[in-house]
Amino acid sequence: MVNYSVSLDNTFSALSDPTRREIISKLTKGDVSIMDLASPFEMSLPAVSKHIRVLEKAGLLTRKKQGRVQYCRLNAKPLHDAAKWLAFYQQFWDVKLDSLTSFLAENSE
Amino acid sequence: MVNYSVSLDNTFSALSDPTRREIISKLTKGDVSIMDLASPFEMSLPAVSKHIRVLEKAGLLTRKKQGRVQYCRLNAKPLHDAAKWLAFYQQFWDVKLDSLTSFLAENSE
DNA sequence: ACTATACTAAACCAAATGGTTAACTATTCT
DNA sequence: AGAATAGTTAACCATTTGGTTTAGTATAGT
Repeated sequence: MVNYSVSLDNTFSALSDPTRREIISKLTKGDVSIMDLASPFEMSLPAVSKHIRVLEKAGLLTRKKQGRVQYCRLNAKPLHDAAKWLAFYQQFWDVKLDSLTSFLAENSE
Repeated sequence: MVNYSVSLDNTFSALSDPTRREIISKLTKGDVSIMDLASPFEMSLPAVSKHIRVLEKAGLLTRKKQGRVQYCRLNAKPLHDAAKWLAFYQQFWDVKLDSLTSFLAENSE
């Protein structure tokens, strides 16, 4: 059983590395083997293996072993949680638009 | 002039620490001095000062000096960028709901 | 002029991060 | 049985991170 109750700390930390974000991106095409995940990167296989481990511990992917091949699958739940945290701040990046809207509302008589 | 063209790396990395997320949360109430930001935390003032520096380098806040007091202001733009990155993956955390929807659509004749 | 306030800077430390190479294990192919 | 494939593990390294304490600077109050 895998621990999915991971924290925002782990999620944001996992997302802070471009290699890991690219791995996540690749997993949108479906299940991908570790070899196929690793091949486009310049770094060594153990390095990619470590990144996958980080993503796994952050609950962002799961593995399934078939023979000697391990397939990784995206689990987007932590991404949802991160998005929910960010969504609260939408009111602050919308501020400029909001003030334009209210300006127009007040002056459109 | 401050460099606002910061990366997702910096944004997600800044967000991975709970102290920094709490600082961001406090800044939603308006401009806050560094002393007022620091007082609720157990850690030393220099520690908080470092966190604020990290947030500043990530473009998440700006400072304004008034006398000996420095006021911090939230800049939510990087949060928006992070949210946009995450938004793409919405289709994957919505998958279960989607498959329920399509199941119902296919069987509601 | 002195003292308190609101910080920053510097030096230090332990732990975590992101990479390497070399060696190992498990499975599959010939 | 032997060789190739698909990885993981371990040992190592340099850098970054998150904290500390001590000292310094700039402003404000008395």
